[in-house]
Amino acid sequence: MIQTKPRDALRHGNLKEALINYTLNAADDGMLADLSVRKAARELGVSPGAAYRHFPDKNALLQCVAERGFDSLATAFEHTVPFDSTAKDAADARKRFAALAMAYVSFAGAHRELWRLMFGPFGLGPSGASDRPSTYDWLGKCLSELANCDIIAPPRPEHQFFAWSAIHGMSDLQGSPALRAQPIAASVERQCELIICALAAQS
Amino acid sequence: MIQTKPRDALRHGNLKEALINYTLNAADDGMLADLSVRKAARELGVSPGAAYRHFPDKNALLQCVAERGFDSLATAFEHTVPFDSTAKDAADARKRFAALAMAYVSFAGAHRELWRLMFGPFGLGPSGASDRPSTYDWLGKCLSELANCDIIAPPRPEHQFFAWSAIHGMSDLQGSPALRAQPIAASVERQCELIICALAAQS
DNA sequence: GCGCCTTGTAATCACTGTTTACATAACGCG
DNA sequence: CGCGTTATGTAAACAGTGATTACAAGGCGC
Repeated sequence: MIQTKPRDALRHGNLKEALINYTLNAADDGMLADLSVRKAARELGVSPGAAYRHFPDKNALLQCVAERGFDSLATAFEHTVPFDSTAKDAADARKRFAALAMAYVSFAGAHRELWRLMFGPFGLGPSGASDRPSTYDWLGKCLSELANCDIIAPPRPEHQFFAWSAIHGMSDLQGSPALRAQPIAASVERQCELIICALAAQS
Repeated sequence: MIQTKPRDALRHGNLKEALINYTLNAADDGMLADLSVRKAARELGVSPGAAYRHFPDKNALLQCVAERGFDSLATAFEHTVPFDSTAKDAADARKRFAALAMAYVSFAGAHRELWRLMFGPFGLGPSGASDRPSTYDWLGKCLSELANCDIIAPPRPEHQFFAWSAIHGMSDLQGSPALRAQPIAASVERQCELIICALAAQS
């Protein structure tokens, strides 16, 4: 999808980025399992060995793609939850928390295979190893806001972990046969209220 | 580890089970990525093609192993949470709920790679496709017990999903760098209390 | 004993990840 | 401008893989 300025026919210009994008697209098409360095190179009109100028091995490519996943997630957060407002509006704080959760769950649902890569064996854990704020950081901001509105007590690490767990669990479990009837989008908000209830009871 | 009666040297006796056990052991050793049908066959003293008499392809073997995972999990539940008591003791109900969560989290932590297989792309979802009661079922029992003790309201599906999400999230996120200092075992109980708090507030 | 089905073997195919020795473009610098 | 160095690519090769095929031999019921 995303074309990265192939400034030259020979010397391909930007093979590294092309490989990453190819892999990202494969993941979005649910074809990650079938990914092969050779096929990727072939389809990019390049010899197999060329890929190894940019990645020491296949896993390095996958790991790099996983990092891109965390970058995308961070971008999704930025677009969804603007944090420039300093207003102490309770309804706003709740909405922002729900929006954060929704962004997380949506990303997991929309990029299932990339998601598994991000938290899989190459799993930077969810810190993302990125220079951008992680999910944990964003969550901290949201909870602090809720605390500022006196909806919950000032969040402690275990509370932050609790909220994260609940949201992460939803992300993983969505689409599971046991919940076939439940529309996730509508229920995320409801689940967020439950999380807030739990934290509110901890005064 | 687990030897399955090789009742014969020739005709190997029980190749299918041997392959499954080999794969289970590989998963517990964190070597699932390196699993190869050929190597497995070789190490079991059998030709590569023999394996394909028992599984149509490699994925079928992995899927079968994933099912074994759900079986093990069910067994863990049975050993940890005896449900023959009909006593309406509130403390007992809480303990059982915590024990269920602990069994879930422990299993995920002890069999990391098998866990990912179970919820991965071959992911029977968590229904397990088994004839034994699933996590969702066990969770339902626990919540009903809590309701019987008037600790929470009679659980609705979204509450069951909420509890499951929180527990599943913990399982996945444990060992993540962001929580490096937190000892999971000690905090599971605490998190369970938070879940109960949330459901208790829904009267 | 005689078929038949199950389970194994041996050989083979296309394909993969990865390394190597070799080419060639691009770029800095005198 | 020319020249050497570095970044990037090619071609060929190696070992190992998933999977299929034709064939053999053990075990079973009749």
